[in-house]
Amino acid sequence: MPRLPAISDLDAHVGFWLRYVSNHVSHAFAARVAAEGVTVAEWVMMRALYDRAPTAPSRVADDMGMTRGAITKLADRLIGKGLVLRKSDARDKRAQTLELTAAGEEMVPRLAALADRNDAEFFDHLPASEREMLVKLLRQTVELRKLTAVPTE
Amino acid sequence: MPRLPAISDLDAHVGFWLRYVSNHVSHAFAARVAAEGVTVAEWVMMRALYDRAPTAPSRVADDMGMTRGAITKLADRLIGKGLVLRKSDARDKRAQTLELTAAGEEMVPRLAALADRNDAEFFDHLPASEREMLVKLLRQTVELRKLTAVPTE
DNA sequence: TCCCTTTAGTTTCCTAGTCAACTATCGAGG
DNA sequence: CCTCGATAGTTGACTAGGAAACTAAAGGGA
Repeated sequence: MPRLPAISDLDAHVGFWLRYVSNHVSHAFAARVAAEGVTVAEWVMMRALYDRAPTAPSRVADDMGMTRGAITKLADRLIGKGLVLRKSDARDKRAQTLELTAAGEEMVPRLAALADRNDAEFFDHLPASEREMLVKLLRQTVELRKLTAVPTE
Repeated sequence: MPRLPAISDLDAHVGFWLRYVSNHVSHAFAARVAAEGVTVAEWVMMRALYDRAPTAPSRVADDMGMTRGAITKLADRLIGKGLVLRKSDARDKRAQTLELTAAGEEMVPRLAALADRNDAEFFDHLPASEREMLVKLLRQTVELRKLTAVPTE
């Protein structure tokens, strides 16, 4: 007779496996983009600014699911690297916009290729139908559970 | 004719959806366990110590995919809360063990119930067959890609 | 027996977030 | 107009983790 109540195993949870795989994928991707001198969060911000008109930091914060404070600092880092430009709005002196510099624009496609390659490395082994099933189930969950504006974390 | 090269959308990647859902699940779970006064990492360590003989910190580090430095600090916090006990080995004076206190043991089943409920909240909507498919595909990826010892992150 | 390497854990420094307080500006109502 | 609440962004205090230097102890040769 066991001394302690039996409880469910960690790996009985769907969430466990999601986090497990997700962490590996993110970690591997972080290593790839590090070779280009940027972090994952920096990539996500650059991706959010690519091919868009100059965008308010608050908008970027919502898109990325991060606080405005974090966006301030993240933008500071990218500005320091010469990849992003911060302009203040002439009309509304509180407001600003962020946009990619030429160097930033030039880097994004390279990073996007790394993202493609990283995803392929992990999920190429699945036949397209299963890969689509996986994404379908996750999308379904997002819609049903009304998941929005997640922190990148 | 577009000024910039077209690149793939973020949400074209399986990894994007994994991270997206995983972050939501973890975040919701963090809120639940916070009500019991612990963090997710603290829960994972307590779970790792539950129903086990006193365990070396280095072993816990491997199990949790965290560095030993992080385990030292995490254990310090749990010891501070009276949930974990650190003992030093009499034979090998370098070595130590961690184990749950009675209070810690008593808390784990409550936290496990929260974990069960959290997972159910997110994935109950899927019929069992689809939930199993999801986990099967993730397990497959773990095995094929030899994913081990991930950081909790 | 006395190194010398290996192992266990700790500590320090650094990074990247959150949260909440703060500053500056806007704009609507009286 | 003028004030006062709302909004935009910044800042500072704090947290949790990683990396690498560090301390102490173990244990295997020569």
